[in-house]
Amino acid sequence: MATTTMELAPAGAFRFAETAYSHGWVVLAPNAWDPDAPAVHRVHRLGSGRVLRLRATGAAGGAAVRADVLHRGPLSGAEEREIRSDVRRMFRLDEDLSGFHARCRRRGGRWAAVADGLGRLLRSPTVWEDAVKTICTTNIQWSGTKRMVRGLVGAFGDPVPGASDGTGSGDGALPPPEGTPDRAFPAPEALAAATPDELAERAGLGYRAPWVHALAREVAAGERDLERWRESGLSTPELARELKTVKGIGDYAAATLLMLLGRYDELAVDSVFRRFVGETYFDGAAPSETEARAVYEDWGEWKFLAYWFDLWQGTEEEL
DNA sequence: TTCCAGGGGTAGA
DNA sequence: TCTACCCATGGA
Repeated sequence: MATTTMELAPAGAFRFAETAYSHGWVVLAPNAWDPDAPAVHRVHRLGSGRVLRLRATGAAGGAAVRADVLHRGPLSGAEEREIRSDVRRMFRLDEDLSGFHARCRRRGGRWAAVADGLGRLLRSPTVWEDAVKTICTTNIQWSGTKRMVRGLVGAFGDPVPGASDGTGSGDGALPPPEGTPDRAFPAPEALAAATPDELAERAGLGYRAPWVHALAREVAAGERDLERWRESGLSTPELARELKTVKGIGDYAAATLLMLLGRYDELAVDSVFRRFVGETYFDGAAPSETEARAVYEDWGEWKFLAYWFDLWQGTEEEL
C-alpha cells in the first residue's frame, strides 16, 4: 500500500475547514468528516473504475488543500492528474469569488468575515453525484437524505480494494471516521443495472427511486451528458429550464444544482429558507415567496451565497 | 396517531 | 400559469 501526497493551491482566498464544512455535502457518503484533524475522507472512484481512498486536509495553514491518496500498485500520471482535477473541483479551487467578497467587504460588519476567504461550498467530483444527492434532499428531513445516500453507496458502490465487508475503519494509514462505508459513490451504470424497485428496497429511496433510475439509465446510455452543465454557455434561466427536464428536479433542486455548478443568482426556496427568512426578517410571520425572495434581491449574481452565509453564520448546526 | 420534511409530477382548470 | 392531489419513508 502506498500513499501519494499532492498539494493544491487555490485561485484567491481560501479556508480549508470552512470550505469542507460549508454545507451538508461533507457528511454525505462516501464523504466523511473528521472534525479533529480536520479532514474530509472519501472513497473515490476514477473514470477507469479504479477505487482509491482519499483524504483531504488543510495545507499552508488552511490556505490550500493537501490530498493524500492511498493506493495499491502505482498511480499513473493520468490518474494523478484526474485526482488533482477532482479535488480542485470538490473545493472549487478555481472559482473566482472576488466579486462576492468585494460585496461582503462593502457591507462590512459580520459580512467582513465572509470576505476573508469564505464562499466556496463543497461539491462532488461529478455532476452526476451532485444531481443524485440533490434529488435525495427533496421532501425529506436531513437524516433521511443521509440514510438514502448511505444506502445507495452501501448497496451499489464499488468497494475499495482491501475492504473486507464494505464497512469498517478501513486501512490504518488513512483511518476514516468509524462506520464509514468502504465504497465509492455508485456509477450511473451500477444504478442503471438495478431496477427501480431494487433502488427503493435496498437504498430506501421511496418514490424517488424511478427518478434516480431514469437519470442513471439516461446517463449510462449516453443520452444525457451532465458534465456539459458545468461549462454550458446557457444563461442561468435557460440552464435551470434544462435541469428541470430531469424528473425529480424542480425549482428547489434546480437552484441547488445551479449553486453546485457555480451559479448563485437563483435562490433555493425550501422549508429551511422560508423558516429562516420568516424568523429573521418578518418577525416570525410567514412571508409570501415573492416577499421572501426580495430579501436577497440586491445581491444580484450572489443571492444564493448571501442567503447561505446569512443562515450559516447564525447556526452551530451539526450536519 | 398525525404531521411533515433541504418538493415534485401530474391532471385539470 | 395556477391549483389540488398524490407520492415513500421515517422523525418528531
